Amino acid sequence: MTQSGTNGQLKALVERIEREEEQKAEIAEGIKEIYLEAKSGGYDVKILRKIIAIRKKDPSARAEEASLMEAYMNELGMAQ
Amino acid sequence: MTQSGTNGQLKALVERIEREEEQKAEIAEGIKEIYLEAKSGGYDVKILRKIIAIRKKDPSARAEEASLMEAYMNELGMAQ
Amino acid sequence: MTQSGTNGQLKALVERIEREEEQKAEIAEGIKEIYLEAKSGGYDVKILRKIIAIRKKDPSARAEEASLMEAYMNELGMAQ
Amino acid sequence: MTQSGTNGQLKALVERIEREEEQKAEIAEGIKEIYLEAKSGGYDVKILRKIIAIRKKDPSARAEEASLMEAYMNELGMAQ
DNA sequence: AAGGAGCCGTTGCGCC
DNA sequence: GGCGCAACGGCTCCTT
Repeated sequence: MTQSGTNGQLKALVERIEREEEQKAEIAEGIKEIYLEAKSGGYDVKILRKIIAIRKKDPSARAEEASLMEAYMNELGMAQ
Repeated sequence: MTQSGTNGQLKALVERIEREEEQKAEIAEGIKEIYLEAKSGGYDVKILRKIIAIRKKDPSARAEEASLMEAYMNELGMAQ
Repeated sequence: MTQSGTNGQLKALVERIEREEEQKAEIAEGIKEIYLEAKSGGYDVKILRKIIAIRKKDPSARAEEASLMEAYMNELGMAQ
Repeated sequence: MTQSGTNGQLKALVERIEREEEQKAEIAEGIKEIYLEAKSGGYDVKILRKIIAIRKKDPSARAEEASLMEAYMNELGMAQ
């Protein structure tokens, strides 16, 4: 780590970060509302989140993972 | 929890969420870049994050907290 | 919240907590080692963690969850 | 990642992990009880947790961190 | 019922 | 390129 800046750029950096954080928080709020909407529509929010997460992964990675899961569960005598 | 919707609103909800998530990710990327910038300016990113966190709390809550911290540390014989 | 204790019980409480935390950390270390062992045996640690998590849930909850997942994925036209 | 083991060691590994996890959970339960005890004694649990966290860090690291915090807050015109 | 705090698992990053 | 650490997001419990 080098020397700390002394020319007052810190304040500018902090304010830029706070502005972006604010925007991020607004978006997050919007997302939360959509989940609430889904909930009123009868959807299970927790499962919905899992679905979203799955869709983020590329299909082959996902398939690989599912296949490993199944193999391990078999080896343990668990029902899938 | 009521019955699950069956009229295809699920797809719309999922896509709205994904769109918002995308935007959120872009903002997060921007924030990360500002931190990198700060780092090149010689600032300690970890400390910077703490500063940002502190500024999010309102001042009176912060003062109360600091005072309690001090009291407990005294009671434990710790240097502040 | 009532008044803060002043008769030095704080130190005793803190030390008891720290002792327990220490033990917890040792156990966590042991767990980590078992995962490493599993890894050397050719197992995928990430998947293994998921298996452990699944086993923690009771079977009916697990079945319910899986069935919902499948339903939603169908509704979205995703391959399972 | 190499080939998955096929000689049934998986079950043994899983059970060892679950046993250790169980012990860890018991300790965690004990810690929670001590915090409750502290709370009935009039201590603020959240602050108490911060104290414990601070004590985990070695003193010089802590001093360095505190000094940086102060410097940044000065540069931002914040009261400490 | 809603929000906050702690905990856990995951991911990304820097170090070695 | 593996390892450990720190930030992040999600889940749960508890409080209000």
